Amino acid sequence: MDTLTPVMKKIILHWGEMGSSWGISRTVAQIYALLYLSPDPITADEVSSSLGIARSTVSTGLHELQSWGVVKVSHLLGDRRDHFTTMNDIWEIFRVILDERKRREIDPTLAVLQQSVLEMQNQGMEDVQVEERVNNMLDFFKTVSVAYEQFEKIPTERLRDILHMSSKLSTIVEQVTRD
Amino acid sequence: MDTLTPVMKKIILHWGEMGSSWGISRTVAQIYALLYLSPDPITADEVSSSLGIARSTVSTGLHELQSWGVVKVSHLLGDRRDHFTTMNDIWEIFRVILDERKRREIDPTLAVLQQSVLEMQNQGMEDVQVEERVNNMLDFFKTVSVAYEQFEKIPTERLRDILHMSSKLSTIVEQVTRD
DNA sequence: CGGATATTTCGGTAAAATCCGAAATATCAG
DNA sequence: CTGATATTTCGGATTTTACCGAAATATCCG
Repeated sequence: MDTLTPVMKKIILHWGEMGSSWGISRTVAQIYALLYLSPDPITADEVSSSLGIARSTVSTGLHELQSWGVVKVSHLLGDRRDHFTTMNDIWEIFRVILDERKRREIDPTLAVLQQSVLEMQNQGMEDVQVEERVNNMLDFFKTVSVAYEQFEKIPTERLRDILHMSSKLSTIVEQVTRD
Repeated sequence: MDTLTPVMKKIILHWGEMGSSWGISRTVAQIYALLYLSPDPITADEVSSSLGIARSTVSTGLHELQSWGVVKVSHLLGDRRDHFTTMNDIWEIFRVILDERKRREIDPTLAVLQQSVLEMQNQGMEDVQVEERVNNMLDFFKTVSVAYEQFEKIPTERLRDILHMSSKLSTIVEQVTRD
C-alpha cells in the first residue's frame, strides 16, 4: 500500500467501503479499484504487495472478479505470470455488472414469483389480497426485466449519449407518452 | 412461521436469501416481505411469532426499514401497540430504495472522486493515465447521478407506462438520438 | 526428469455481523 | 402513583464471513 499515490489510496479505500454495501468483500473491491487505476496489467504479486493482502486472497479475489466478467487475464512474452486488467471503459463495466446482477438476483426472483402465482391458481384461493400483491410483484419484476433486456440492446456509445442528454428527459417523456 | 401459507413462506424465505446479496440482513428482508404480503398492518409481536425471530430483533429490523423509508407505523383506536405496513405500491417502494441507495452510495463516491480530481490538479501531475481514469469515473458517476435526478421527477404512473412500453424502446432511441 | 516459479486449495483463526434474551426504559390506564 | 403493557437497549453467544499462510498442485524451462 506504499507504492501508491495518495489519490489512489483514497479511492481504493473508499471503493473497499462501498463494496460492503454491494455485497462485495472489502478486499475484492479494493483489488478491483487497483486494477482499474493501473494503466497496465499487473501481476497477482503486485496486487498482493500493493494492497498488503495475502497472495492467496488475491488469487481468490481475482477469480471472483473474473466470474463477474469484469477482469481479464493477459500475458507478456517471456513472462510466465498472469497479468490482470479491468476493461477500461467504465460504461462497459457497469453494463457487465448489471447483467450479472440481473442474472443472479432478478431472474431467480422472477422464477419464484411465477411459480407462486401458479400454485395459488391451482390450489384454490389463498387470501385474495395476498394473491394480488404477489401478482403486483411479479408484474413489476417482469416489467423491469423486459425493460432491461431492451436497454441491453442499445450500443454503449449511444447509451452514453442518451444519459448525457438526460436533462431533456422530461420533455422527451412528455412527447413519447402523450398518446 | 406456521400461520403462514406455503406461498407466503416460500416468498419470504426467498426474499431473505436475496437480501444478503443486497447488503440487507436475512431477517430484515424477511420482515419486509411479510409486511408487504400482509394486507393489513401488523404488530411487532405478530412479526416475531410469524417469523420465529426474537422480539428485539424485530424492533431493530423495523427501525432499519423505517430509516429506509419503506415501512410506516400506524395505530388503531383503543390499541396501544404500533402496527406496521409497507407502502403497497411496489413502484413507489422501488423508487424510495433507489433514492436511498443513491444518497448512501453514489453521492459519497461522487464527493471522493471530485476531491481526488482537485487534488491531482493542484499538486501537479500524478501519472497521466491515472488522472484520466479518475476523470472517467467522475464523469460516469456524475452522468448517472444527473440522469437519476431527472428520472426522479417523472411521476410514478408515467414511469410505469414508459417501462411497459419498453419494447418500443429501441425505435424511440433511434428517433431521439438521430441528430 | 528435476528443479524453479506460479497458482490454487484448504484448514484454521481472526474479525464481523447477526441474533437472542434479560434488563432497562417508555407509555399508558386506572 | 402504581401496575400493566409495549418498546428499546445492550452484553454476550452464535453464526457467518473474510483472511492468512502452509501445503499441494500446476506450469514451464533447461
